[in-house]
Amino acid sequence: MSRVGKAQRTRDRLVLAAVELCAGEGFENVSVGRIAQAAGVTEMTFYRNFPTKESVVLDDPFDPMIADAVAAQPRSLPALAAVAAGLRHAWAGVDDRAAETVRDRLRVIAASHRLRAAMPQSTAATAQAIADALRSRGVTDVDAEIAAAATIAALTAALLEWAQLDDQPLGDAVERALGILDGAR
Amino acid sequence: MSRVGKAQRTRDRLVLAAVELCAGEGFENVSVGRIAQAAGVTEMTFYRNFPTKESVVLDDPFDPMIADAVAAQPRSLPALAAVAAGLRHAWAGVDDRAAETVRDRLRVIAASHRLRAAMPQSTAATAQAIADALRSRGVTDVDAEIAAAATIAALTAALLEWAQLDDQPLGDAVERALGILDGAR
DNA sequence: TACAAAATGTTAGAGCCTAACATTCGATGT
DNA sequence: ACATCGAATGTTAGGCTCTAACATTTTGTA
Repeated sequence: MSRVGKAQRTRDRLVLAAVELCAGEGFENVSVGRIAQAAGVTEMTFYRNFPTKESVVLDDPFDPMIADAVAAQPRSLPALAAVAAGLRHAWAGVDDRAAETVRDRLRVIAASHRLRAAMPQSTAATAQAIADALRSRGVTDVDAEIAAAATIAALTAALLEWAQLDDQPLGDAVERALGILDGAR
Repeated sequence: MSRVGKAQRTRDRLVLAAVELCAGEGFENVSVGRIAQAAGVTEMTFYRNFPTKESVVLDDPFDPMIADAVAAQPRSLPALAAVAAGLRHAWAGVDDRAAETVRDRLRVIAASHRLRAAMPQSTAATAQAIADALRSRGVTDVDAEIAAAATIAALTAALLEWAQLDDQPLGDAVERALGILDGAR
């Protein structure tokens, strides 16, 4: 009796198979059928676990974590400082082992046109949380949306660059993105 | 003897039919076959003019214009000021008639999950031009990518918001995005 | 063991997109 | 006007993504 359900294990096998296959052959050259087969299930089961082919690679367990961390910052902080603090805190909690997994996924994403284009969709929840954090500190609706979008875009760009390098601390990528937004001219 | 070729007219009819149909029924509920039929051609002809279903709505004639305007700014300007000036100059050249068309397209985009997610792909050229402009003014490679991504994201978010409103000058949306980036600390 | 729920499989089909080949249309020179 | 050559479009065929409805197996638990 395993502590995780059967569904969770199937899900994990699908992600593992997908990243492995795509790292070798590229996302567009690997069909859902092959990913499912490599994971020992049917194409149908794949789509019961992931809404789209992209999502098996894009789905990031850390995104909601980031959203929570940003939302949890004290109300006393200025708007953008709260966002920065939340991002730093969230990424500080990612250990080296997990960072390696993140990097594998980001490399597959960076190599695929379609996946890069689909990234905003997967970070929508984080963007929403950032926008909320800004709004609750007095930033107007529209400005909050714009600032949140810019923050996420900077973070995404920094992480994609980071994934291409070796032996670079994950924190550096985050700091670089925050530095740009913080007034890097 | 029309001044534009037959292919260009077919292309225009496809865009017109696509925006019209999608405005009424939503992007996901309109098939490529129906768009083609409404334009009086075959599905095959659609794909000879546009690489994907998304591109018929996303394809923006102003994107390269913006890229040129940013690249054309004098080298003497500071990096981010050059980007801002380029963006202002480009959008100032869009007349009311054209702005209306832009808005129709943006409304269709704003209403569709898939189209919003696919936007970065369509603005890649503009992002590249902005990154180049920054690089040629001494910003390092990675920082240029990040700043460009943030700029485009802010601009896109502002334009999508603008499209939802009525009788708002297009310039206001641009100014709002630039304002965020210009004093974001 | 027996049962209910969860997980997976099967089948069918619409829609996106590509490739190879055939056909029609349109601009150009005479 | 006419012929011609290339551009534009149509036809057919097929693989891939994704959904829906229904059947089957597996799992956890009484």
